Amino acid sequence: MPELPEVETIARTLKPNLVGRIILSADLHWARTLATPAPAQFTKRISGQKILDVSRRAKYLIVILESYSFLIHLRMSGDLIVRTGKIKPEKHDRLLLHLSDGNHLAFNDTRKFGRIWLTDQPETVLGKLGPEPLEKGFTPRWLFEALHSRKRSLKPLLLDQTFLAGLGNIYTDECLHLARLHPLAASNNVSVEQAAELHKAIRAVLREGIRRNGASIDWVYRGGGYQNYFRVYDREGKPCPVCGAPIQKFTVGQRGTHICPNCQRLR
DNA sequence: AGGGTAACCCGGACGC
DNA sequence: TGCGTCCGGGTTACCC
Repeated sequence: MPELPEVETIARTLKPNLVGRIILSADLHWARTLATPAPAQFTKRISGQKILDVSRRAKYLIVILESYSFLIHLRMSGDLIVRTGKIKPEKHDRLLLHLSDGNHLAFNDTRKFGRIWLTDQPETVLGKLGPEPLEKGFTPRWLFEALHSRKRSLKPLLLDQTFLAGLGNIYTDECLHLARLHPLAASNNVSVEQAAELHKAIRAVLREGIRRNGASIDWVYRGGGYQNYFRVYDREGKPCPVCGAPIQKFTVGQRGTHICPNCQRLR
């Protein structure tokens, strides 16, 4: 499933389709899919509301209605699909929004990992997120100082969405390899030069992910081709693209972690 | 503050 | 073929 780049792509793709008003909402598997509010109140609250805009913050899609917003997190198995004409729910559809122009927006999520919030206070969900790595405020200087304001291993810190928003497990491994940094290196030991390398690597990896429409690492999602260009992720035992040493896999904070033991040295 | 761990979820991969 | 087990993605909760 895609991480951040795909979310951006989907938002862009959906936007022209999401016109008109929500005329009816059908809820499926409600308790697992939507955090708030209760189902009985839901249709009443959003029925007739116009979709004003679709945007993105970190890994969250934001569908702005007149007086509420949907916050949608696809996690790894979630998908948003626009269907046309007379339809009935398909397997793994968790939520269907019926729109006044005849389109239907389906939230389909095989593994029920996705989450949707309907809220008039998006900040309660989005408020604690760190900066966007592709926006102006994310500079080498900021990164250096942020790394030194904490005392953590690099990988768990990069995965922390309150530190920096948008990197998932795959892209973190790719970034660290490109920057030649070990996932367990202490954040406060990174030099100015290394922070600049990491900054450059984060942007390069995310941009390439976007360009290739994300990675199809699971049968659930088959869109992007970035998996064909992984440097280390899911390449245990295969040669490092830089030096040829076999890629090693181990666990960091419960996450599968891939490095080149030659390029990414600890200390 | 940082880390470690469990939980959520389920289809696919793997071993027998 | 069938069954059991493990896996993994992102996030939160909770404990030390």
